[in-house]
Amino acid sequence: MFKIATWNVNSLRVRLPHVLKWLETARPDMLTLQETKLQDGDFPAADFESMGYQCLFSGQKTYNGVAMLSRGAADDVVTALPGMDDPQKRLLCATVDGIRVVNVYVPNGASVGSDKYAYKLQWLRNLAAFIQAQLQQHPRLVLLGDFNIAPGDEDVHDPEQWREKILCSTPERAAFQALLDTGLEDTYRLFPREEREFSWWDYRMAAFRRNLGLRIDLILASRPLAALCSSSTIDKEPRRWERPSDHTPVMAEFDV
DNA sequence: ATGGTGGCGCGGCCA
Repeated sequence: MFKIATWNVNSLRVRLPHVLKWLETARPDMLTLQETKLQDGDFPAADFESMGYQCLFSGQKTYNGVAMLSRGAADDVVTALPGMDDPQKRLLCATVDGIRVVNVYVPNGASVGSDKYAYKLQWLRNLAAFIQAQLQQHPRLVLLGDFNIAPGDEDVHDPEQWREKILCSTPERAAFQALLDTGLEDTYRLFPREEREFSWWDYRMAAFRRNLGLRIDLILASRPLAALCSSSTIDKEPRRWERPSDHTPVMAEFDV
């Protein structure tokens, strides 16, 4: 069994107690983090190591920053997305327990048509090329993180309100489909769902209390690995804690 | 209503 999770923590400095508390009960084999907002010298590796997790991190001050915590050793680490001449720390890739894991913090995109939106689409094109190449060498691959895209209307609390807005626009969804077309499955959609679930709720407008959310934190698996996926879930509990991240953890289990 | 809340860091940007 391999249990993997992802969580955009929106500052690991603020959220460290939340992450430690969550790890104690969820006990995944790997947790990937986004928006750590920490320089590498400030990463709290000792706190995780005392719980039995090894740490990889690629950080920067104030913005972005990604990390991977794993029980097993990590090999063949990649921290830069090929094709992007980019100081933004948004990707971290390593092999753990024979599984190629790609942790991403996809650019938000600000608003449709903005410069940041163009950067987001460019970043996603380069990501698809990177994943396509990685799949040639690694049949067992997981691509997970904060995608800043709700794949379909069923991932949105109010699709009409969000129609062609950032996180939901047709070009973003096409870029997401291009990622799937490299040979990946959205593990959440491998299982029947009775009602909509979300992984992110805006801090404003009491969005969490009113469940006005989007499902933008995703775990994608290559087809050989998707065939071994036994569950894919969203844990809303940490979003209820005091001073929470605006995202909550999502996780998947594989019978490997 | 281009609002609102939160993190960083101390004015304004980013989400």
